[in-house]
Amino acid sequence: MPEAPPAVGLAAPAQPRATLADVGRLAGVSAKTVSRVVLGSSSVTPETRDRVLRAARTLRFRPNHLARDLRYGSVTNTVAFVIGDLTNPFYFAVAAGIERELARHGLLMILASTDDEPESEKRVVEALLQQRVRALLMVPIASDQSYLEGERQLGTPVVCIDRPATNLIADSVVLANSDGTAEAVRALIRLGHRRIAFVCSPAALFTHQERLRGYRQALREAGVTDTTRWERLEEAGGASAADSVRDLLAMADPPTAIVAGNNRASSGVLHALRESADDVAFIGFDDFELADAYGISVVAYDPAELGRTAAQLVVSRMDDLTGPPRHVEIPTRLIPRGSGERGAP
Amino acid sequence: MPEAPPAVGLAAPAQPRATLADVGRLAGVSAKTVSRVVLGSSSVTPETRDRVLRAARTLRFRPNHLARDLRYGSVTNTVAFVIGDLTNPFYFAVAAGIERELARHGLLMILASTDDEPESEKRVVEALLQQRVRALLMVPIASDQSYLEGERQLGTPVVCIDRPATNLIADSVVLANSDGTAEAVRALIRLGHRRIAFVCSPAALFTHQERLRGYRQALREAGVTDTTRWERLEEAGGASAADSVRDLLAMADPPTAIVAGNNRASSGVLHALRESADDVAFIGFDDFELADAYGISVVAYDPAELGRTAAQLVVSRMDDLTGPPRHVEIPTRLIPRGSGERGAP
DNA sequence: CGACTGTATGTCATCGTTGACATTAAAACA
DNA sequence: TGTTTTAATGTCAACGATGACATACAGTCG
Repeated sequence: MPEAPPAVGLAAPAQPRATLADVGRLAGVSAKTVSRVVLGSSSVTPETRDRVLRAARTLRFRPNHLARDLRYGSVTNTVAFVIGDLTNPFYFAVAAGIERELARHGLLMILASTDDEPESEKRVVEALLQQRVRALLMVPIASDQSYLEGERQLGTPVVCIDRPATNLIADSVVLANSDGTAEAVRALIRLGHRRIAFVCSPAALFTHQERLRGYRQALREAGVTDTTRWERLEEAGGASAADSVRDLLAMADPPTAIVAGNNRASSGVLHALRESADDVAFIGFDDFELADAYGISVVAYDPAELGRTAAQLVVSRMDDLTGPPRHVEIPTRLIPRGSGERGAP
Repeated sequence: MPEAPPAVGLAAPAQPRATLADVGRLAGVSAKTVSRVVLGSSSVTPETRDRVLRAARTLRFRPNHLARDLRYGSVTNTVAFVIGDLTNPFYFAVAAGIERELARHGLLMILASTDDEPESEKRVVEALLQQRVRALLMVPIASDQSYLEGERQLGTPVVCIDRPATNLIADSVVLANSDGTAEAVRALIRLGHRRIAFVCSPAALFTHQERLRGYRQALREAGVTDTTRWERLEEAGGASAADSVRDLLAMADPPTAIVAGNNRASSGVLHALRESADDVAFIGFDDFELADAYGISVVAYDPAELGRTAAQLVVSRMDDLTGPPRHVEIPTRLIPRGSGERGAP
């Protein structure tokens, strides 16, 4: 039985793609000489170079990077970025930062998504590694990344973004989550607030917990120890952020301020607050479009910087695989725009 | 003179990467047999298969896709998406749609940016073609794409997004720009508005003009022929959308309604309107986060659908390069949320 | 003038994988 | 038992580019 061609069909091109040999034939030289011209290296007569370049132009020659990379030990100039949820604008901004930084080093970015399914993470990553990506940038979503340990030993740098890896030695870049919420809460406390709620939509466990930790710590500093009443951490399928807020406002002693744990929560909270007559202070985590126009105070940061930093880490790792893993924290800053500057009643 | 290795250095991996031959050696079979096992094809004894799989696992073998693709005529499973400005969330949503659709066909997406510099478009595209991308998706930004004609003839499908290509036969997917603004303007006219302004920040010429065309046409239908007084089309470096609005409101007969030509303009207009006491109706083009929370009416569409459609086009083109170019229009829809439903004074 | 230097070019092998074809051995059959 | 069939595996070449090495020829020098 003859073995089948690859599954995906492709209409045969009108003319075959030119190779070094084709160009050489037309220019009356060997493929190697053409290669020399293309690489711009060693000695070639100006006349020969001219003839070769003309032939290359005629045949629309383009060096085959696949072949070149294979020759060079299958080291490509492509870096993969694996995201969970592509529709989250946060990741896009991160991707933008990555792409820009990689481009400065002549590297390309492959974008792949796991569709927020932890089980597909390994599958997606494996597929990318078969493509011989030079390095791996990822937002870990599975509960374990130990499956990458072998690849790491084989020399593929791995940098985790937004959350650290689990059971894998890898560099990581995360936000100063805890400091971010702590700063927001402290600002509210300075304004006299004590009943401060924390609302967070389903978020990755790590960022979720870190932001909650900062919230609790800042309140503890102010002498408020029992914060659980004001915490609304929604699990998938639970109440929405908007419902949580309605619920909070209906309490006997409703919160005078609300901190949202991520942009999805902000959206829900703002929806609910606009329906209500109460004058509740609000600070969100994550900036969003027109937040300034509407005077919404937020804990912001630069997602592009997250990406850029991750890309820098990965590039430096390509040159030096040795040394302990590095963990970088991207600072956040509180942007006061009014909604978070209302004093306690 | 010995020729230099490629510019980018890479620390040598601790252990070399296993090949089919390595696995074969360990399993006591030839590389070809291992290949058969990996491809899951033709006849291999269960015992041999077992031995091979065990050896592969031991050596952490991973098929080298570079070599495979080279063998198969350098046809990769990677599609490139070239964007001008990565920081525009619009493109991200498009990219998300593309990635998702391509993944359904086992294809990967490389994302590359031209940083909104028309001159770099050709350079970026050429670099991608050397990577032997299977197809090209792009938001054209240069004033001419004829440099791709040769590549098209060589069998690389090209699909343009958001704007058609210039001097190149290629499929394209664009928004129903003209219909979108026309619908918005007609809605305002029905509410009694006649003095309707159109504000647009620097935008790509094509979408810009199309949206303006729809605006003019709808007004002409209502008998308003001289619209230039209400048109504020900003060139790069000119007045901001916010300034334009202040300017408009200072007129003797200020507009009673404003339509924004894109999301950047919306942002500027809303900033200016919030400062002013006037009760001006407003409809934006492009939806944005929390627009619903703030009751902003917009002409919306699904950017992901744009991407998905483009990906579908490109996939179908891979199977059949013949046939005339296809031009798909993604419909828009007016989402009334209040700001655009204020009657004329 | 012959040995030597250096420049321009060519030949060959290789990167890892897989079709085409060859070979081996066991099973099936006359 | 000898011949044919079939399954399992191996050998080889090729995809395109490029290092290592070889060759050819012009120019230089003692």
